[in-house]
Amino acid sequence: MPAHAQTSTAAIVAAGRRLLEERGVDALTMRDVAEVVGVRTPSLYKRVRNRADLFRLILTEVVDEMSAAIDAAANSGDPVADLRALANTFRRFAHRNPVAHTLLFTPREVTGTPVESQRSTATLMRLVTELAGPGDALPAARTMVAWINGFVTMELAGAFRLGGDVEVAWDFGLGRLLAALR
Amino acid sequence: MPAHAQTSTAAIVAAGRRLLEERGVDALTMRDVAEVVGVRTPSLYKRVRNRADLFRLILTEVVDEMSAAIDAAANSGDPVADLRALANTFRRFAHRNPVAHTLLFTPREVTGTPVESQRSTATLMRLVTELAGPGDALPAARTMVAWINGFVTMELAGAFRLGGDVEVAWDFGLGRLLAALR
DNA sequence: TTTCAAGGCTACTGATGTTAGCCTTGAGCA
DNA sequence: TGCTCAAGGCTAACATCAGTAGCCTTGAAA
Repeated sequence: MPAHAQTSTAAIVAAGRRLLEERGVDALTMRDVAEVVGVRTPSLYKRVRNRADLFRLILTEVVDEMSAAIDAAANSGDPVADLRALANTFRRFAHRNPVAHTLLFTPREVTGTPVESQRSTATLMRLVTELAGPGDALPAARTMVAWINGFVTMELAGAFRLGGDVEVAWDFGLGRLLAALR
Repeated sequence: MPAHAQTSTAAIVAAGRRLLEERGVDALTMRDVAEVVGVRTPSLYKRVRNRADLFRLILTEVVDEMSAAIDAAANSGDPVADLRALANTFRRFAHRNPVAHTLLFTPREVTGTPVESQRSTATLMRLVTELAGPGDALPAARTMVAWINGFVTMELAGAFRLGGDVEVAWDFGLGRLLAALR
């Protein structure tokens, strides 16, 4: 490593991630990232292929963090309690990383940024298999994750506009769904 | 109307909508829209305030179309059958307008494009009230729409990667959910 | 016949992503 | 101890966008 490295891929990803959440997708410019990490714009391209690649790196980091949080939360042994913990952890994580979460579940055709996330499904599949039995595990897991993600997405999008208590709706839906999958 | 109008707001919105679905969000440029409607780029700004405004117009049209399709499909009188029709119509519409659908449920912070859609909730609320009773109507409607939208969103995002039959999962989830809300 | 504004247009500005190609630095080898 | 060389900075430049300024043509109405 000849000259002093003034930044790193990790620093670039961290800066990008912060800017993404603070200012939104469009405001995440290579110029601003460069400024945050203390370097000129073209120097970023020594570490990151292009802007889409930066998004990919950011979202991969987010997915890994989310998976870890879920795995840590859902380990009581009781599938119902653990599925509740999984759902609540997913939701809390999305609330703390709203922009990144939205991007995670946005098609590549829209963002141009694919993200891999195989890892995070293992825990869900295990819990749902315990709850619904192996025969219905896959459709049950899809039902569960569709509801969780749909609820959080709409909530973040401000799509619940009819008033009422959103927390009540969350608990209502989660309870009914877990009962329905048993 | 002095000179021959060579285009119209409707033509611009139609062209934009087509380009949006065919090539994705980023590829929807004012230049391409102008070319399609047979005019130079700056002339678009006589009809449309800016690119965000064009998105708003497109998405408003999409929402109205979707609401109309749902209202037309869900009128048998039986709330369960009508909720099934509502869900299936929503899904079919999303499959035909995947990019627009994704944008519809993406937060303003991400797209910078707010869309109003009060109208489409009336039918859902009526059906869910019949099914679940007035006390649980709001949380039940939110549970329903969260699942529908979540399923479709993940499907479009290519997030169901574990194989299996997605149609089976859709029917499974819809059936269980309707039973759970009764 | 004159007016006048709607609705075209060209020319331009400012952001932004990205590439080309140069220069400095310092770790490791001769 | 001095030389090499590539990692990792940098400036300069380009292409592509959205959007603005300001002009010109047209044709309907006075």
